[in-house]
Amino acid sequence: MIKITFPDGGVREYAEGTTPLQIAESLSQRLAQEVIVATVNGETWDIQKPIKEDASIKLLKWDDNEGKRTFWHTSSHLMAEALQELYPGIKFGIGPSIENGFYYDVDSPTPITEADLPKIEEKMRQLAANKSPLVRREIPKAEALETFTKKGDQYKCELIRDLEDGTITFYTNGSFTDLCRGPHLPNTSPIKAIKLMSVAGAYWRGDEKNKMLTRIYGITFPKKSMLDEYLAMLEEAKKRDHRKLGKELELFAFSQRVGQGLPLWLPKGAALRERLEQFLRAVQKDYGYEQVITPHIGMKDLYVTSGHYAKYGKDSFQPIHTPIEGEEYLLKPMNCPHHCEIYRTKPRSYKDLPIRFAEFGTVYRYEQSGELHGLTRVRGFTQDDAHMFVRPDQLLDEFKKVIDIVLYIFKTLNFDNFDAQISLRDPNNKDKYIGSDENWEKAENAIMQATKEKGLNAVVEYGEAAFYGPKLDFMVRDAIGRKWQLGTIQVDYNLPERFDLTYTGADDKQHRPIMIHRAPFGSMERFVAVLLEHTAGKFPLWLAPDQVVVMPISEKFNEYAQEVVKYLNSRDIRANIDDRNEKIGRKIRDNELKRIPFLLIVGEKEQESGEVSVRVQGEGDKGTMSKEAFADMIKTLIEKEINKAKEIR
RNA sequence: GCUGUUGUAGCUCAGUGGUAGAGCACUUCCUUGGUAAGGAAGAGGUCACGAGUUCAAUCCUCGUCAACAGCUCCA
Repeated sequence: MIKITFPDGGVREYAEGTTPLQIAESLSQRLAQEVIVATVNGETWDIQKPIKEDASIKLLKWDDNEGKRTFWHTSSHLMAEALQELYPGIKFGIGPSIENGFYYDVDSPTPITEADLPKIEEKMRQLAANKSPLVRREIPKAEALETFTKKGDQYKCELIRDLEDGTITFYTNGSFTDLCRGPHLPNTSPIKAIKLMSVAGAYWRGDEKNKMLTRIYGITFPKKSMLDEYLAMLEEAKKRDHRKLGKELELFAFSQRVGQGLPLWLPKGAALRERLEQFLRAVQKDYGYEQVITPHIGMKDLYVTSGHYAKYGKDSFQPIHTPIEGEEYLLKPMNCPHHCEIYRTKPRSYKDLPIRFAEFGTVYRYEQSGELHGLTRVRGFTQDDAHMFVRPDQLLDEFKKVIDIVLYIFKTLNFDNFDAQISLRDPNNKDKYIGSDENWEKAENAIMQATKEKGLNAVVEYGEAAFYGPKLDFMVRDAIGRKWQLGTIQVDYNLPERFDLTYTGADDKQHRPIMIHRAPFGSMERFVAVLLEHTAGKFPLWLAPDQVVVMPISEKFNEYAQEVVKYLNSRDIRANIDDRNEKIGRKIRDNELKRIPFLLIVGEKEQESGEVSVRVQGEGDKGTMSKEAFADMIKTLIEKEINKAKEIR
């Protein structure tokens, strides 16, 4: 007999070799039907794999992440089986589960396109209905290699060769056998709803130099209704796409003639952005930042000095030439070198530090064409940049203050779901970075400590640091779950050295300041994009390009409506009139779709009483009030919105 | 940059080897209407750009540019 411990602390005895499925059956029939996978002593475990010794066990269902992952992993094997039957000679790369579904990378003798997906889905349905069991086998490495060599599957051979010597696990479902650690569903029958989403190219092993394989993405569910729900959710998300909303709400546009990735801010978008800038400027002023302005270009040598030219020069906008032979300028790809030069304009004392230079600095980077994406990835953008020059004893405190600013901004704008990420060097690839190990360690420790002291729950990612220093990044997701970096705070010991920045200490000796780079929004472009998707275009009142539209019932009341608009404008409320020759229902509809926060209807009644009839966006009729009371209400609401996170400061 | 898909009116999209169509938006007129689309008429397109095949190309072929999805990249 073996002792099995459950998560609630309960212990039961079972015969040696009992499987998790049998354990589930012993508890309840329902659980036995729902259990997908188990963990045994923390290790994931097929539910039909015997347990031979005392163990603690967790039975996982669809609702557990591990359950979904197993379900999708098995689904990828099912898809592989279908592909193998439909495309003889097809070779397989890897086929893991992902956040939403799974994929398989394949090298097919005949091309596979989106048009082929229904056919593959159909085959998967047939095969799933066969209830093929997933059979686990362990085979010595040499034998495994031989099998796949015979099959001519060079990708699997490559994977096997990289594995440690010994036995290797294989799973077989129907005619398909795959190198795989598992775990898997016991058989394919729970896979009821299948949708293959798309086909795309992906480099073998993620390396640009390797052959590009065809990656087929899919998702499956135990119930058809769950698939329908998922697809409906995706449809909803598409409606929030900032590229669509940006066009509809007339915020920004692109022009082929201006160039790829170079956004044009339309009047409403520009006004929105300016409001965000003013907001941040005010916060920064309170924190002792000083605004500076630097040119859009700089001598090539500036970036050679900073190290950026060596690292990114080849992949950038190429140097601008002047009438003078050999003179070269670069479009400014970042603001730090310019700010370093501002620091150098006069001798600095330890008493002057921290020095904080802020600039809404527009920079240009030649991003790969395939990377451009709406406003989230562009070639010309404006960073809400600032650089702090601090003494070592000030580093931690200053870093924490920046975290405060980021949190304050996120809270004010209702970004509740963000991930903090500490981006460190890739320890196996240190030559990608400049600077001494000692300084990197100091910088990394400062970030870790500040993050800890601020109680931020941050994940650590290796290999994500900038080439000159580690970062604390704030990541948020867009409408369809793609992650974007917004705020970033970086510690840098390198640029002060490269620019030979110094300050005079109390000891009358020259010391190096430490630099902090930071951008709470990240860039104005990306921030507006993500804000658009978060709010679905329903901006907070204080940011909304138009706050109020006054809609006269008929032409007879245009004059009164105009009077209301004037009054509201005089109270600094952004109000317009909709005096089109249309019925009131039409005006309501159109202005609702434009996401105007407040609609005021004025007709005979209102004109006589000097009132306005108020509609709130998405909520409908709220009755009438005097225009003064309405203006007061708007003012109070805005006040509340802006001050909601004041306690952080 | 790579793989694949796409490019027709301001927007969303149909369509054809014989130089184009709808709905919405726009203009004008009628209507002066009370809480999510009132009615009528009109104007608007070198069918992304360039080359080729053809008697004839928006449609077929090639190239370029751009957009979309994914990969790679992201100071």
